[in-house]
Amino acid sequence: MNIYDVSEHAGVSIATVSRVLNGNPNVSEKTREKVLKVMDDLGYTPNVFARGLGLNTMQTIGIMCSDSSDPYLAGAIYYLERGLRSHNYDAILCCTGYDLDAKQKYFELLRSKRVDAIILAGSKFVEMRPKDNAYITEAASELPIMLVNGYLEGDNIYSTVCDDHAAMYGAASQLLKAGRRRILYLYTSYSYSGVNKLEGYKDALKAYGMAPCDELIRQCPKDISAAKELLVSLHGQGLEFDAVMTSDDSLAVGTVKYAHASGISIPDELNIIGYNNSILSQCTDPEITSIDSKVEALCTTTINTLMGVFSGVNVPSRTTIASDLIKRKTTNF
Amino acid sequence: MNIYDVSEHAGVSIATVSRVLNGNPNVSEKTREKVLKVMDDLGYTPNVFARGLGLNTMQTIGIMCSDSSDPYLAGAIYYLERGLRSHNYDAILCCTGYDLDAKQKYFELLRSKRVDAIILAGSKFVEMRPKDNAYITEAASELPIMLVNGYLEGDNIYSTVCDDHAAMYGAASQLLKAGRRRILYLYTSYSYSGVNKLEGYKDALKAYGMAPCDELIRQCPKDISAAKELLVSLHGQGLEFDAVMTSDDSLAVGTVKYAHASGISIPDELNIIGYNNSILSQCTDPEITSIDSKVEALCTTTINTLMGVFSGVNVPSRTTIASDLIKRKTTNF
DNA sequence: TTGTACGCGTTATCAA
DNA sequence: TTGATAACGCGTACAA
Repeated sequence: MNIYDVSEHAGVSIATVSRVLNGNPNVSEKTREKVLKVMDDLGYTPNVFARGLGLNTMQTIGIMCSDSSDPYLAGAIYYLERGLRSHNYDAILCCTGYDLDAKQKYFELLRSKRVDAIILAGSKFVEMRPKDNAYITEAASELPIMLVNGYLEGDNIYSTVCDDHAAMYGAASQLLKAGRRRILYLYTSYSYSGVNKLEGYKDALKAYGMAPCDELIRQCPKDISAAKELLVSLHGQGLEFDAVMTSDDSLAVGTVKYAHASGISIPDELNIIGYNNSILSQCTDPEITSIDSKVEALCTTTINTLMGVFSGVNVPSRTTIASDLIKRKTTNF
Repeated sequence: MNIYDVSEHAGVSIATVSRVLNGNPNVSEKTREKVLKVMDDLGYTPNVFARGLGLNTMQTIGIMCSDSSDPYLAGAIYYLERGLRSHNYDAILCCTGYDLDAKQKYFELLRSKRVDAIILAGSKFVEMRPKDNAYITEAASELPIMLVNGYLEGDNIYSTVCDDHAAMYGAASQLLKAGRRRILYLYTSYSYSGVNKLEGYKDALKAYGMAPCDELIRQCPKDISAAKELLVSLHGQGLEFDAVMTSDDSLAVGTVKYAHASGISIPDELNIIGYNNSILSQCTDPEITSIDSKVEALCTTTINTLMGVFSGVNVPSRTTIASDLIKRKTTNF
């Protein structure tokens, strides 16, 4: 069942069938109807491979993410896919894990599939050393690269980021204003957004005339019980803190559990602020105050930017979106 | 940059280049090396569209799910994508929502993309009325349809399901054995797995000589606070229950919050059992006993079955996987 | 072991 | 407004 069959049955040439197919106006209404009827009768569907070969595109975008089951990324993928589909693009998903070699391998794989663009979802795709990002900047000469919540400078590379620095700065400032003086910061990694969050935290302290101190800045795996255990251990060592901020809600959940286990009252003795405003922040008692990183806005902006790139419109290479602090019951300001 | 360029530079025919490309043994070692070197020098990558046109496949599988940000489905998508990629297949993701028309529309869309198979992830794709599933059974004559945690009878349709009935039956039986007599069941929908869970619950009661009673079987939106509010209201109306089982962990989280809000002690006064063993079940204090529906096993089995179908091996049209009860702190048996 | 020639199903150019 | 025909880049009989 192909365009020849249709043309034969309709008594026209394949060129006319193709024109009907693509809404070309240079077809008489009579012919158009005749062809459409034949298509319908025969149940004809154009072959996307042949079309792809001719046009050198299959309207497909590659989405890379480290782990699509992470609540934050799962949300991002959802919004990205819906956005792409509303513009008639397909999404090829690719979960890479965290290893640089693997990320690079999958990136090349997607390129070899001739996707029209690659979206890197999450802040785990920008490495500290510039040479480790060369594979991205080089590829950008051939197809647009979109970063969701990550920033990389380069031609044909577009970043949409959440203002993590401002978010952390603002939230930490509110804690300080409310009288908290020993704010422990728990982070998972030194990714693009990880660094920004940390700097926001530090800058808030400095603006308040306080020096950030290393013992209050701790790295921790992105895991509820790891966070809990770490805090229990720090508490046991005599470390004092009256507030905890985290780079991810899961660590904040761990903090709540630590407080429960240690008989520490929230928010009186301990304030907690999570990050991402994910469903996790609504699971605990008390519910967790969390910074909303605006995944949906991030993703729709990314898609809009990409469509702008495709249509040759001038688009910003970097868009920043403001985050919100969602106040719940682990803070009392 | 195509196969002709390579053949020219290497001084061989395109047939030979193609043979090298596809690992055909009928090429002298010398020629092979020469061709490979040219490919490398020229940075040649075969055009997947052209290949797809000739072979009528692009090694791509469509994955449909209602909502990829749901923790359970997000996990499923992760395992499915990884499994497919390990077999050199790409995954096109398609989030459909819950509307039948939309599901049907996207299904046809994927078919028109000529994917090699369609995976329906989650139990939301099998409708009660057989005629509403006709679009699936009919399509199955042209490509394999894989159901993850849903069952549909038909040629070329393969289902991998978790034994929800047995899981609910077993868990409810343990509650009964532990002395619980008023087990409230909270469910979200009458999907394939939803019905099985409900029957498992009822059958456990019957096996214990008790009649299931309607006032203890309640429908509730899949939402933490909706579950909490519902229980607060039922409690207010004087409904008595000493255990709650739910069809999803989110409802179990809501149940924990209800108990906290109402000063009811867990597990002494109230036992709670969730479903899916998702991260949500580890967020609360106490952590929630939950039925592990074995997403990973479900997904890898689905992929293995699909690969079996592709290679013409005889595979079961239905595979059942046993679930586990993960005991945590909301039960005391 | 290697090469020639055709088919795959479109889109697009050009002529009618 | 329509039609003939050449790309698009690959796989693969079949021939050599």
